[in-house]
Amino acid sequence: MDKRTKLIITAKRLFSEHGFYGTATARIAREAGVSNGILFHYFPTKDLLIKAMFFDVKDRLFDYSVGQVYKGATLKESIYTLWLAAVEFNLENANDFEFIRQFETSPFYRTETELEHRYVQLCLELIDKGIEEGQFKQIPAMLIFKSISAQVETTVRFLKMNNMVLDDVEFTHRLFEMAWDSLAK
Amino acid sequence: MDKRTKLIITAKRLFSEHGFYGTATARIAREAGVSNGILFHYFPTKDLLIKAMFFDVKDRLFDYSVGQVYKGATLKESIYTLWLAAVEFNLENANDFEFIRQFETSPFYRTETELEHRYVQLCLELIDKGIEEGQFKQIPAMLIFKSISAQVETTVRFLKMNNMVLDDVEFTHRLFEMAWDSLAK
Amino acid sequence: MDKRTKLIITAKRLFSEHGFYGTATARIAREAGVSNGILFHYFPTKDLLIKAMFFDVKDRLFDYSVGQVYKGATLKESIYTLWLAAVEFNLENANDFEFIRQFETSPFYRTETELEHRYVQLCLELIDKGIEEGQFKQIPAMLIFKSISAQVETTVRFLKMNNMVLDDVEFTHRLFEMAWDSLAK
Amino acid sequence: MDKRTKLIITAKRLFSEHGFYGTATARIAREAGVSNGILFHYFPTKDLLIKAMFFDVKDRLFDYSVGQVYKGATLKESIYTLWLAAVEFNLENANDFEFIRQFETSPFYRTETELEHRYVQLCLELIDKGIEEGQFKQIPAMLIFKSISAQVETTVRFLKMNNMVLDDVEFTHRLFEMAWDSLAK
DNA sequence: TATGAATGAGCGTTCATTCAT
DNA sequence: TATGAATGAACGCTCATTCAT
Repeated sequence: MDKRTKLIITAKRLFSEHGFYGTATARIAREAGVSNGILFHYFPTKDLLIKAMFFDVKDRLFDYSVGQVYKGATLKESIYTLWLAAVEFNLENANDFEFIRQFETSPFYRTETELEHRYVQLCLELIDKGIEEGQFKQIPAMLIFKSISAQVETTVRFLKMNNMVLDDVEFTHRLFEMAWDSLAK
Repeated sequence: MDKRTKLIITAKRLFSEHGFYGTATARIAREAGVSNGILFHYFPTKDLLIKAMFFDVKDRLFDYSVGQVYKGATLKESIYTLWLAAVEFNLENANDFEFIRQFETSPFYRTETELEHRYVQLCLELIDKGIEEGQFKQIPAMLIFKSISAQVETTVRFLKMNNMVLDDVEFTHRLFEMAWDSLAK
Repeated sequence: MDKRTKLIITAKRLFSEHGFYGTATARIAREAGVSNGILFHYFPTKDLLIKAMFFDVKDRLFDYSVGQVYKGATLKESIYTLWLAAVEFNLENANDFEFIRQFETSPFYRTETELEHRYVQLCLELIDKGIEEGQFKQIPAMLIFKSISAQVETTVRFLKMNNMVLDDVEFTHRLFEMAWDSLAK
Repeated sequence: MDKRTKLIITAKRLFSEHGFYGTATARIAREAGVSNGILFHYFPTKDLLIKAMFFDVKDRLFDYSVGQVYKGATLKESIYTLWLAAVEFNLENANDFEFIRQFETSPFYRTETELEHRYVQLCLELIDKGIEEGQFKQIPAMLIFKSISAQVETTVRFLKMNNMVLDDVEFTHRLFEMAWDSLAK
């Protein structure tokens, strides 16, 4: 594995365990098995490392979930697929989940940053379509997106807190309906 | 105003602007107009200052909202009252809002901490009643509470992002229905 | 007990356990059960507190030991009495012992300080007489005094380290002979 | 000279002049002509710096004195050589002398620490032999060692106090006899 | 690319001392 | 005498970042 990747993986683990400010760059390098200085070759500042990691997570979430939405699906089916994929991804990648939670409440986070990402754009397009077709409440698309995201986060947090996995289809559906009902007309 | 209060208010403002780690204790004291050392007279460590502030906010939210719930109200009315009070409180107290968001994604936060607070207990009792009476979905009360809280947060964040206030009753209702629908049967 | 005495006793215990710099004045006051400020009423600075304690110990050592030297005693008997009294005093007053040890290696200690004390003067007179009478080696009296003092300290430290007391007269004598031999002709 | 050595030398001078607690780490670095931070690169804490210095002094004392003891020497000659070497070393290295005095009355010092050092072991072996051969009094070897050490310290302190050096062989011998007599049968 | 020693500003905290009451 | 809140300089230590190699 190349050093840049080693750094990202190690940083994510440490950030998720100890937070951005509880994790010294020197420690990231040490636990990644590389030298102190090389971190700043790949990421000129700690802030840029953090931002690079944000896009890394969003990219992987995009790759993981978008392929699962099939063409002929209904709107609800598509949203369900994306919702489920997001929950699964966060459950399986605990460090990514924690990292994103922290990132979004940190001063690094700017809304514009997120808007630019194709994952968000894909979701917004889907929601816009749903609003036009009258399937969703008359509420700004961005609010609906944020609301579902928040519910994904809440769900994941709850499942983790109780050491649960998504093996019960019945229960999974009920969780999704909760999110769906909040935005469907 | 006594120095302890000055410190709490100043700390909340600075924390909400620059984060816990972006705010030096020396700066809090300076901007509060008190000496460096007195901060540690009232709050032996920075961590304890942060935790004390958490309970300060929860106390004030409790005082603000609980009085508004009147006796004869239906369950939905009570939940609406609490939901609205929470949104209003967070809109009116921007620093408290930002502070709590940061606190809950920080290592200071422990779920048990929150459970002990009477505000949370009050909400859980109400939700439990709703579940027993069959008005809510068959989902753990804590998950419902967390879900509504997340939606309150999302709502507040959205309103602030768009410089909106809750003066349009129609729109306010629509926002609440979104939360309500997600948990009502 | 008056507050001044309480402070001295508490300070001695804390100094002997944690050292001068490991003991905050605020802690001395707290554990003595008096207010923070009153300490500085009796002892304007921490340094003066420490110096006052030094004289307190020397005074008590003087009172304890001098009375035991009887008039008609030979030089060796008198020295033995003083030596034994010093060892006993230090064994019985562990805090005083530790305090003095620290004091004498600290920047507070000035030789002149000690010279002024009647206990030291008494000892020096005795030694001077021994030198004049030819019972002691031709070595400066102050050196002899310091040498015996060092051996008292070493003896006490050794007895404490091995949890011993001076109940074996035979052994006690052997210890004293060690000191005596080092200075007798 | 490398920075680690510069730090040790400067620290020893400052500690001997102003004590451990009267010497700020920042000052050590400044006067050593290195940066503040590098001190903690070599010595993670001030305590470890102090402990490292203790072993540095003991090592140098060992190197200085042991080579002077020649094979065929009698016990008394060997002890004399070590005694003289120790006195000389302490006279010539005033900062080492002061440092050790402070260290041994500080909370850093633990008896076990010292026992492990080869210098101490060498001395104890010699004393043990003297006891077996009946040349020394029937007193624990460790007590004899501590006693001689205390007399070395007393002697050095006395010589320094009076601005004397060991140029008078006659006087030097008399000083040694004082120590020797205290332990010889 | 890569190392790791080196920098130095900054931080949380301590504590002797002062002062209003 | 007595209190204890208040002061503020100082300290040990951290850490993002730089730089010589």
